[in-house]
Amino acid sequence: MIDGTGKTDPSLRIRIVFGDDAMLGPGKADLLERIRDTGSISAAGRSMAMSYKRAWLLVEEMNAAFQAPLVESARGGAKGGGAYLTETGEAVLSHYRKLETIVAQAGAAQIEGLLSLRSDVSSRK
Amino acid sequence: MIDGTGKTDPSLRIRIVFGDDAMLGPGKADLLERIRDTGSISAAGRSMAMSYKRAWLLVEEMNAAFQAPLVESARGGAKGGGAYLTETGEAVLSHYRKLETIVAQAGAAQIEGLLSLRSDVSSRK
DNA sequence: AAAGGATATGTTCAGTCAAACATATCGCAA
DNA sequence: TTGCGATATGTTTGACTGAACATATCCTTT
Repeated sequence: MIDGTGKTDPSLRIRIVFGDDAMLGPGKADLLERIRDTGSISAAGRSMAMSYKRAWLLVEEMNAAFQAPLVESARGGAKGGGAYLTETGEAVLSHYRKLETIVAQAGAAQIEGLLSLRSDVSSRK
Repeated sequence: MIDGTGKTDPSLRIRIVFGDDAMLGPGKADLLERIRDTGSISAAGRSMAMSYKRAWLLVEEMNAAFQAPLVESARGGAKGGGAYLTETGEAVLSHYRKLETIVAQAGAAQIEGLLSLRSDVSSRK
């Protein structure tokens, strides 16, 4: 647990792999969500202990992976600039979150079956 | 795509994360399956372009992550040695594969929703 | 007893990837 | 017109990872 968010990492992580190297996983989804909440790429990055450079890079990747950019940003202005999710960005985030919940529910039995075979039972939440 | 198996990489990859650093994903599941099929860690590794060292390391991790080892092995003998899946190993592999299919089906709609927003439509299968 | 094939491990080396550091630009507000 | 805060990128450094290389051990077969 590196980040100070106290967020309990889900036992099941899903990643959608597109064609060649583009993919969408928990990291980018979280970043997307935080950009929506903070209105800033750098603030979003800070909130998850991620450098602006890296956050911006991930945004660039995501924007390139879809037909329309997920995040649009502006420089300068009153507060220096900012960023927000486009319609496409909102849709992608929404789909991913819904996929997470659906998948977690549908796979609950198998996951439980795997966890019951695990060691270190004391650390189970 | 590095391996010569011609296996189509699934668009949805799932990974179960246990407590601290132990986790189970597509790589270890494949390795497990190939060990079961070949009866050998080294043969399994070779079949997926993985060094014996690495394959053995992954096996060790898996064995440590569960209450009972998933793979048992023997040195020497007629064919030099070999390895096979234990009951626990079979169970883990079975659970993981079933989880994959269940999850793929349950999430189909959301995945389709995401893919429809993707660029590079020509590469869709 | 010598060979062979696979398990079992240690060590070294190179490539990759993220962190860190460094600027540059933008546009409003004071 | 100067400052601020955020976007936008380039460069360098360091850590981690896997590849490659090197042995050692085991036990059946010949």
